[in-house]
Amino acid sequence: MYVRGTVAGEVEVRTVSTSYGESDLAEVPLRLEGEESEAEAASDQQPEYETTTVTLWNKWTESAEYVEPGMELLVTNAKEEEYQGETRYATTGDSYVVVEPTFLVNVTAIRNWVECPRLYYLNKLSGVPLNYPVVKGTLVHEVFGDLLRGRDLEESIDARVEERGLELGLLGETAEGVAEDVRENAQAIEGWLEQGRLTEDDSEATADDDSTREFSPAESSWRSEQLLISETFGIRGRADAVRRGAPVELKTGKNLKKEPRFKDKVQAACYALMLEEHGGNVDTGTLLYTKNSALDRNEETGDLTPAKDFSMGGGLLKFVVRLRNELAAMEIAGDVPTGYEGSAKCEYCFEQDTCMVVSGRLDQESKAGQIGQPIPADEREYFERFYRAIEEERREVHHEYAKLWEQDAQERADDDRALIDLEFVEKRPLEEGRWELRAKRTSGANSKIREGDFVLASDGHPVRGNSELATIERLDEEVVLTADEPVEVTRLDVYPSELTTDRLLAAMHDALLKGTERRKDVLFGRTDPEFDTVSEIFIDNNAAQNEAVTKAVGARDCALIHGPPGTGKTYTIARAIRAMVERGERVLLSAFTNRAVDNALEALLEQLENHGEIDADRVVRVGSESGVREDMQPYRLERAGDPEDRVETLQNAQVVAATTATCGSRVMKEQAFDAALVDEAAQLTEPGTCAAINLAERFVLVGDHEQLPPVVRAENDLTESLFERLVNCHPDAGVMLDRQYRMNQRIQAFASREFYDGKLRPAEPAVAARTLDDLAGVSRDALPEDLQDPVSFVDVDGDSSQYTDSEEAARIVDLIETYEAAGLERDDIGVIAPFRAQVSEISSHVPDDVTVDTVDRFQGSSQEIIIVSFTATGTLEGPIFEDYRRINVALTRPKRALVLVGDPNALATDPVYSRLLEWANA
DNA sequence: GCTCTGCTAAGAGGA
Repeated sequence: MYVRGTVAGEVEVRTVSTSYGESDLAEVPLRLEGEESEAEAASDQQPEYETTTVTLWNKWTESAEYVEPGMELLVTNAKEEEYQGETRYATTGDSYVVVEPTFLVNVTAIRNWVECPRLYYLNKLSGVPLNYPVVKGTLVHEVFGDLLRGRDLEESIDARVEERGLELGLLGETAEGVAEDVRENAQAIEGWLEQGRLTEDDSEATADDDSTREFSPAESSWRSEQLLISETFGIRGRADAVRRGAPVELKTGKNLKKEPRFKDKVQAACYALMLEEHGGNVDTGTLLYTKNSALDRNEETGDLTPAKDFSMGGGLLKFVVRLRNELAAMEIAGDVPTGYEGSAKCEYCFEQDTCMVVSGRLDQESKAGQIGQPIPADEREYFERFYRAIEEERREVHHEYAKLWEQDAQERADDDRALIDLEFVEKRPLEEGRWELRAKRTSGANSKIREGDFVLASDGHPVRGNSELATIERLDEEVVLTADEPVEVTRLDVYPSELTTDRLLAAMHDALLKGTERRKDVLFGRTDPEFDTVSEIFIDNNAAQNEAVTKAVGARDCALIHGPPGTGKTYTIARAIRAMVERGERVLLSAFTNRAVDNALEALLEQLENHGEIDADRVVRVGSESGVREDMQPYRLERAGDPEDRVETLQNAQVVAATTATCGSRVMKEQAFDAALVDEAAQLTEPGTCAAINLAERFVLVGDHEQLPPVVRAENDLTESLFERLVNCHPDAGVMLDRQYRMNQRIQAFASREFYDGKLRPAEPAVAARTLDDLAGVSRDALPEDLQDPVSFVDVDGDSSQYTDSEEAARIVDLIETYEAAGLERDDIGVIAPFRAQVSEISSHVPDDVTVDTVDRFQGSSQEIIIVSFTATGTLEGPIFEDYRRINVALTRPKRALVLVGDPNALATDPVYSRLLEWANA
């Protein structure tokens, strides 16, 4: 049986004498997971969950050492015992003990950890930089997968090398040279596979169950690159291949020993554990060392083959789970490994120097020792604070994984995390050995899944069913996917990724440990930013914009441009970049979202076109095909191609535009710039901003901290942007753009007074005076009197439900008809509501060409007329109303008319909202 | 309580 619960107290470890001799045991008080009893539900009491004791025997006491009260514990194959009238549990010989099973540990993390826990930590901090052995290793793996799927060797090599043209170019490699290297490794594999075909008894192979068989295209008993997620063991990873249910791991290094390396065995054992959970019974694993060739005949065995089979006993599997427990417990406790946890010898370690430097700089205890002076105390405090915050974000990603099995399909769909009830249409083999899968959507349900995304495609359940990582090629009434295996897909789940978390951590690490002293002095407020004198006039009709460009161009360290709604910050950025380009500088243009990057890039291209200074081919957009807007695709850097040609295109680019996440990629980390301009910087976390500015000598941040802050999952230090902190810390480095080109004066008044000290003003009289009358075919006289003013308030009592309001929705439908009758085009009308539920309520009653969305999603755009649905009756309680920046965004979207729809009694309960009411009714 | 974008995935190796 299976016991799971929360550790309810201190754990006691002791030694006892048994009939088998001395044994260790640990007694863990555990509050079992369970349902509320009827009595508890009936009474008003807090539910009291059953508390019991679980005895962990022998080596599982090691895991017990790390356990702390509050942690979750799972014991498989436990036995039930009666002890003094109480039911207790104990491990048996077949038990596994898992600490914090929802903490999903990567197989590679365990592999690093077994080598040295400190190595695991270093890897997490800074990632693996671009280097040839790693890229080659990846290529060989891809070719291996292709061979298993029946693709021709030469065709595979050519295609895979071509795909990585950019990376190879940056490494200074040629396609021919790399192809030759890959061929050498791949031939060893091919030979071995050929041998297997001759000797393998296929009838035996097919006699086993099993579902993997019928899906394997090339050879019945193989499956390549299988993604595995274990809810029991809290491990996830991707096996290179699975043969007859057993893991096969490919290593492109050399190993002439008789036995596989221990860490390789551990890696294979992780996959074996997960395969067992999925119904297999695994007792062997295979490691393929592709550099072993005939010339390197193993002296002990005379072996020629690259393959080493080894048996996987229960002892190894349990050891692996204990390793994983140690890692998980340390992460949950927030501790930093020192290296003393393991037995590795530092003098043999490749990372010894790095290890000592990092330990020295961060003043961390380390087995390897420390080199150099620690960074200042405030920087170390910053590091620890942000390390914790980023790790909290990582935990949130782990919870997303846990939801794959904790929530049922309908809940996932309601959460927009899955598309369910698909009707499988067909599977079609593609030339490269992959598969195209098609399914029909049976409902119009929405989800956050988009074209180009990675998803878990399954025939029912993303973890327990047959599932595969797939790419969405097309998503309309039909879904088209590509995947390695032909799953009969009926459901798609968002695949959570730690990628951005990893990059945030690396960006923060790089900023602190690789940043110049000067840069850090500025970031930590120890030095004021300096500026060169620039006398050129860049923009002659807007003093603040001109000053902003002057500061950006003249900055030696940084400049901060505060751009309230409609003040032309995108234009200002474009002008500043043009000025820098004219001075011969290399510039990075970045922002958090792809949309913001493309907007800024569009403005820049317009500038450059009108002034013809540089060729458009010296502007490069780095990003995925699905992320980059259609009209910016011509500028997108294709990664595939001839290495030399690819790298030239990138290196010659004078302006490179990419999201901050992409700035943290290995390719971008190889690039250096004179200046980095970051748009919408108030929506970026500090480490997120660092990913971009780390690449440049100086930086310019552009944003508005009076609009919405960064989106983070956990509540932590990441919610304040670097932009906001620096604006407060270095007011002299900042400029506020104070002339807005969007709103009628009456509309702008409240936001200006409330959020911008009254400093925001219309750029010109024509802007101040704009009304709906300016639009072709529209006459305000055709509107009822109470809607003729640019700002109006429509009083609706509301229906008192929490996240929707049908009365407001109905009134908004009427309003839209009224405006249409007065001559307005539907696509000039926008409707904003705080909650998504209200957004769908309104959308369902309104024509498609009226844009209806949440405040958050409206940020960055504008509309002729905006109708706001407050969706609150009687009171304004709720976090959504507490952040006044949200109301600022909502009120500053319209150009010519703003209509507020809501219950005045609710608005009157809050001082800011009651001033809003006063203004709207004036 | 609510809002909610990024990103090829993870794993590639050295001796």
